[in-house]
Amino acid sequence: MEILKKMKKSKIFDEISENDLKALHFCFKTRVFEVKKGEILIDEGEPFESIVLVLDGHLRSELNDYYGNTSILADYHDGETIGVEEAFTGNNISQYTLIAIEDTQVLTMNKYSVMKPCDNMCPRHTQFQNNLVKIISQKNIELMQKFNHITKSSTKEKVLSYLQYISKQQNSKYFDIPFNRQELADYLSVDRSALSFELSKLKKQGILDFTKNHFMLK
Amino acid sequence: MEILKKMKKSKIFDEISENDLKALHFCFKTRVFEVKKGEILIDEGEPFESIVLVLDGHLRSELNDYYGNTSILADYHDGETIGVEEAFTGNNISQYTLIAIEDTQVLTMNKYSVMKPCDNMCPRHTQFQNNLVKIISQKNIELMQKFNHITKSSTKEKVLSYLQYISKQQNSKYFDIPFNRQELADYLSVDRSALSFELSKLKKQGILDFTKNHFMLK
DNA sequence: GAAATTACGTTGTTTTTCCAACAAAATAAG
DNA sequence: CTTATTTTGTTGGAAAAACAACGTAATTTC
Repeated sequence: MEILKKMKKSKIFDEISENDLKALHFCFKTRVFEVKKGEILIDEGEPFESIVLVLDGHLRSELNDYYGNTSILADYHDGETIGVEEAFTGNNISQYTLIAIEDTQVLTMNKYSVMKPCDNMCPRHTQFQNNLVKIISQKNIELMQKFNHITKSSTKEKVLSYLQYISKQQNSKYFDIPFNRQELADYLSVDRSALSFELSKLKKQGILDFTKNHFMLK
Repeated sequence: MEILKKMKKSKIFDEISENDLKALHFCFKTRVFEVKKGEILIDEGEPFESIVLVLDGHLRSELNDYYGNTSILADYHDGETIGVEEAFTGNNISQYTLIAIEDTQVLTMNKYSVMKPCDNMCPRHTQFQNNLVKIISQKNIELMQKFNHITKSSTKEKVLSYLQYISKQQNSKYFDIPFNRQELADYLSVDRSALSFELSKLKKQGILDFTKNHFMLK
């Protein structure tokens, strides 16, 4: 698919015409490129100079501590944007690592240009700002939701809180989760084997059923 | 202090003139009132109809689970705003409890009016949207910072991560924290007595020193 | 389709955290 | 000033989680 088409389908350029988008390439100093699976776009502690839009693929933000423990912060798919918060708070150092989960095509924008859009942009500036507000708001709600899971006191509660949330989101007692076991453990900040153990226990108790990442929750 | 003066000092109305603010009272259907210490403004699960600005006082958002465990999400002081994310994502149900830590004067705005400001507002609309972006971005960064603390695997690491952050923020090895022991435990999602125990151990090891909420970190 | 690699579940052991109870210190109330 | 109340530190025992190790199943690679 053409770049412009992908941009049009993104949240950050929602309701902005193709003509305006063409002008934006210059205004925002965009750059389009490919990131290979496993490649790190930005490492924790490195300067955060761009706003990143996922055109096609899958990125992930994560925290890695001292001992090699990983904590998954968020996943980003087609049309999702990373780094708006950092730009607008003057947070020039990345707090997290941004890594490609699969081969991914990204579009980057110069953050200073986005923050002070040039005159060409003005007719659509209000719409653009509104998109920004929505994107960051959504991210914020998701983070808060994650707190709801990981602040639970036991592994059992954490995983049930998470599964109930996904089930509700997909509006069915049958649902898929976007993680394998290790990733789910990293997302919930628990040990993988302990997580497997709890899942098995819940299965024996008949509270849930699963094969791989497909679940059923009563 | 007069209401307008307090509004002028807030983040959400930054760089907006007193004249514009006067008009806004009507546009945004503002309401000013007092909340007593300990009083709950919004309970988890209740509808979230307004955007709340703290004029004078101290509010706190927290999660309370099944067993009565509390997890502190964030604190809000003079000039800070709550509920912008919920408004702009159509999140009509509050995910958290909003409680007054001290007697607090608040100003509420109708969220629908804020989302679609009327024509009177237009000259300052761009500035206002920019303020919104900054506020939510800042909140976002703070939440992410908190993840950095609470996803650490041991109590010791959690508390050190937090204290190092505050120390860095206040740019000194001597600093005050805005929590008592129970609150710090609730913020970091650990047990209070375990926290006290770890703090004492760190003190004995000479890594830090403290009396009450005043700390020194080597 | 065979071999290698990765993902997942299980178990036993070690470590950590939680919990309850209590004493000492600090603070608030009368 | 004296008496409550709250906050904090300390301890020992119970519960839970982490960790390591391993077998099996599933997936990928060649």
